[in-house]
Amino acid sequence: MTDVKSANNPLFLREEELRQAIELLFFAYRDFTAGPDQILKDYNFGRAHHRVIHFVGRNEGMTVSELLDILRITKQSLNRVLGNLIKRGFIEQRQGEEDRRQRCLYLTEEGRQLEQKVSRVQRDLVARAFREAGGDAVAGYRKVLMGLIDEDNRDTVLGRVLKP
Amino acid sequence: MTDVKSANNPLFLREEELRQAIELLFFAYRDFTAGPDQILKDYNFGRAHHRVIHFVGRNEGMTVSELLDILRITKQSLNRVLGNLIKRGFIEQRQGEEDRRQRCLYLTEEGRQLEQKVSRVQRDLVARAFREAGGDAVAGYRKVLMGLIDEDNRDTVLGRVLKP
DNA sequence: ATTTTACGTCAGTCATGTTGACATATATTT
DNA sequence: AAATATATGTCAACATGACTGACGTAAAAT
Repeated sequence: MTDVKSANNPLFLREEELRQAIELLFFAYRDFTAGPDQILKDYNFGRAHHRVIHFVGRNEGMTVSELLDILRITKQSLNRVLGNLIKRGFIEQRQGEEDRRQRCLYLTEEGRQLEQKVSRVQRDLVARAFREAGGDAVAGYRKVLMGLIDEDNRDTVLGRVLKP
Repeated sequence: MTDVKSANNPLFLREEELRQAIELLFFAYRDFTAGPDQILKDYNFGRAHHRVIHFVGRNEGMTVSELLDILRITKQSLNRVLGNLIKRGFIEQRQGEEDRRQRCLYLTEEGRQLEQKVSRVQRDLVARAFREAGGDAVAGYRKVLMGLIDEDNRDTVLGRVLKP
């Protein structure tokens, strides 16, 4: 941040720093998803299935609309993936009790096992990175990522993430 | 980290914390790519084109192999995207001087303009998040993301990211 | 002279996203 | 009670970006 170059041209390093941050996110995300992708291939599932299993596992009884809202995809896209997971017995639907139009989503026992298996890989990766980086770094990581989330629904999203 | 729950079950909070970190990355990445995606749609380009333009812009004269190595996709996949960008005049190839089998990649003037336009959105987003989070947080962000990068080629990747 | 490397290309497939139209059951509003 | 709105499902067509496998060509390395 204080450097010969930045003394001459204060914008230079800043831009370079931002570029690095962007690439870092790209590479980290790439490797972060590689583990789950690998496991899911054995089930003929993809990343889309993973996301569904993950969010349903974390929000048992959530409705289809809520899931659509999180994933930001069309219901047609979701339905192919979700239908698949239901047909193959990883997720089950129950009619909403208050509003019987709703379909509430739950993991089956099989679904829970898959969720655990896949998320373990990812959690182990993150855990190692956290351990190596230390507590302060983790706090910074969280702070920055929160800031990257779309301001317009940041509260909603963070509410969901930090939920419990 | 020190809490009623974690006193009873030290694994609980840890797992929850990791889960949050994972979702945070998911949401941040989603919103981080939304801006560029939006702009690129006007050109009938997608995220794949963006990545190519980004990395070629950052590594002028890089070869096709190097690009393949970064993106981790097949040459057939790359070729559709790359061929498209070349045909439409955003990227040009020149035969390697030392090794004339190589095709070295460069942005055209038009390509550079698009790269700037798209990356500005992303840089602005990251810049705001960095400013709001503060320098220490940024250091932590970098530390953690570096730790998420696949250990086996971490040095290679970081070498590229931190290159200049 | 042979083999390896860097790149390109044809052809087919799959996963995951999109739009648009329409159907059905249940809630809500008038 | 009738009309409207909402939650969900479904059919069909299409785009993007990944994949595999096979084959070709030019240049470099052995």
